[in-house]
Amino acid sequence: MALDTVIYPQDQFGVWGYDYLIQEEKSLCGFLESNNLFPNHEQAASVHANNWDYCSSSSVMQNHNSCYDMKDHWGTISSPDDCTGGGSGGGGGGDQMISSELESPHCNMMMESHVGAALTTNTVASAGRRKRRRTKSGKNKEELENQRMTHITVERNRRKQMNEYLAVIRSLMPPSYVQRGDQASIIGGAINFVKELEQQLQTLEVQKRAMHQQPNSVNGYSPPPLPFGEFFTFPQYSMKSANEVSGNGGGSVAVADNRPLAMAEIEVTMVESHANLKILSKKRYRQLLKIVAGLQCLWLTILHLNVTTVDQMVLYSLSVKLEDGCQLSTVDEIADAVNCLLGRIEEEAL
Amino acid sequence: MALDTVIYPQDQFGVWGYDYLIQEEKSLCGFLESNNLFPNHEQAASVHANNWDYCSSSSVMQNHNSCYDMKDHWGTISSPDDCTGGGSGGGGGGDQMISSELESPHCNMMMESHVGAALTTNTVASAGRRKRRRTKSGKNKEELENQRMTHITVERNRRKQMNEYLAVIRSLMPPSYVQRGDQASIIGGAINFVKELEQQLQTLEVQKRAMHQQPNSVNGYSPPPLPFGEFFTFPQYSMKSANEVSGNGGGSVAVADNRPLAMAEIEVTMVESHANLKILSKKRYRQLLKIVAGLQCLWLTILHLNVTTVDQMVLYSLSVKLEDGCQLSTVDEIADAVNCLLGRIEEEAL
DNA sequence: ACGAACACGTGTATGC
DNA sequence: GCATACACGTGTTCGT
Repeated sequence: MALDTVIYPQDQFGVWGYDYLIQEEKSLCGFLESNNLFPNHEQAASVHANNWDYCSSSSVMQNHNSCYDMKDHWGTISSPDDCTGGGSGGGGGGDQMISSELESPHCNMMMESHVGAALTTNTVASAGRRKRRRTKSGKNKEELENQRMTHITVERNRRKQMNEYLAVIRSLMPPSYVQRGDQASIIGGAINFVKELEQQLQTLEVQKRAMHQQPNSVNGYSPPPLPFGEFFTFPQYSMKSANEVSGNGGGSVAVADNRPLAMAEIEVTMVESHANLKILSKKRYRQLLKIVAGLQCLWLTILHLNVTTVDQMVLYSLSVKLEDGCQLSTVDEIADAVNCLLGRIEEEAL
Repeated sequence: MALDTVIYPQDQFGVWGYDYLIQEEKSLCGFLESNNLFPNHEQAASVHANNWDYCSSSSVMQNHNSCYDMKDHWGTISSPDDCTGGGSGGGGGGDQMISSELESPHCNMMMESHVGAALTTNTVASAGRRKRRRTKSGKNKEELENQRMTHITVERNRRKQMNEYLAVIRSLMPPSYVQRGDQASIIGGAINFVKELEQQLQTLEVQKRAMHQQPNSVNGYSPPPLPFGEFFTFPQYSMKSANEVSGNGGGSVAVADNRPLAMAEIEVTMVESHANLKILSKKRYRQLLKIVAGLQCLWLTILHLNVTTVDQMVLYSLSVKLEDGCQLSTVDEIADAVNCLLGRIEEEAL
């Protein structure tokens, strides 16, 4: 039923996750052991099976506890009586339950424990004072019980998802990073792994740059929260002076000045017929598409392009080749052209 | 003190991990030995004060804790002593707690709720017999209470550690990977990030290699039929697919026969709503432009894009986000769409 | 009100 | 035993 169906749309890691299966296998064992207690558990298990492993493959899943919990619970639904009132008490209604125990010695059990899960339901729960609630709670009772179940299910899914992600990320790194299978260590290992990867990346880039003599555009997004701080050295256009553009969310900037307004942080460097462009602008609708098209119109062929999105800002760093028919010859001309292009994009995006 | 110190030995991120050292100085000081020595829980309570504030430095916060925190929440205060007896009930000794509650009206609160799921056993509740256990339990009671507290503390530390790791790994990636602060999404984002980093690494290495071998480009990368031979692992589409379908063990390539002609080497991987595309095709007129446009039409937003040109081949490696209206949901569907898109581009380029 | 996400204390399995 | 780690159901809190 709807309750247990999984909410998370995405999951789906398909391929990986094999190690996770191991875990489940274990639980399977547990499940089997406990079986004998429940003659009919199998159907319950099968029923729940679909919803719990939403993501496909896995099959067995979950431990026995949950299985029979559910079963019990569902079984009990038929007779919802009052017991829930006492047991579910949980949140705001905690008081009620307390009182109940005070007065009625036999109502005791609930407490117990367990109320927990579904069992509490069957425990009788005393009658006492709460009758006035009766009227209202009578309807709410199962209502409430229902939403408790959804709560449980949701929570269960959350955990499951978590584990799947962990399994995935674990499968992505070399096992040396995970020594203990512990889930904290997994993400601890992931931390190391990421750091290692970034370091390697940096190394390679430096090598390449050294090799190439000329600074290149391909640097990945860097870890610092504001990666773009040192990214520009001498931009032809800078937002610093013209903050209002981004500030007010872009009014009519069109052709206000004879001196064109900076649409973005733009820096162009050139060597022979190759140019490097760095453009930091805010996200605009279809901007990338239009930039690519616009550059092509300017007889600039894109050799290398890197797009990095951070929040509402996008950093395009690209290296282009000035084709034979290109009218532009200096960095300033190119910067002007790009700024103008961005201006048109802004206009059209309004 | 020992109780709260963090137990996890592994953390230690070696070289990089300097930041963690800050958090709890994991005193190796014999945690085990000392803890059970506690005569009574009050010390324990004081102890807990420090460890509970998980968020770094800070100190005090949550003082009310101790075992009676529950009480505080619910406002149902009562003399703490007896309630502990009841509350601890937990594990095997669940019975005790039951009895205690029966007798002492004011100790009420704890009860409930949690006791956890499994204890079905006690539900029975009958009152009678449990008191004589006293003699034995009398000693064990606080003993047991004590170790319950350590359990709680340990568990609390576990969670805390988890969160710290999550915070760390989150701080390592660009915020675009974490849209929701949700802890599942964090590690989901980490998955994407790791994949992206690896991809970039591969790209750079390939570039470097190509750069090195520039002179003899003809047979330079000829050993593999395709220049970026090792770049793809399980491509949905492959240029050599005609004969080699079986070659790449591919569960995913299964339906290769009735599948449209491969326009390029295409590999799609997916996590949540993020997909990584690798496309290796020959250069075609305006191809990049059309790819960008085409993806936008498919409700795929380009988050990261990397273009590498080698000779007459181009490698696009991009990470895209599936927007809400996107019809595509599986890697195969995306691969199909991309292949189809390339087909149209090829047509138009003729 | 309602849902989504967490923190909590507990039960329980696994390893020494 | 006892330490560790996970799953569970629940309470609570925070956006909407």
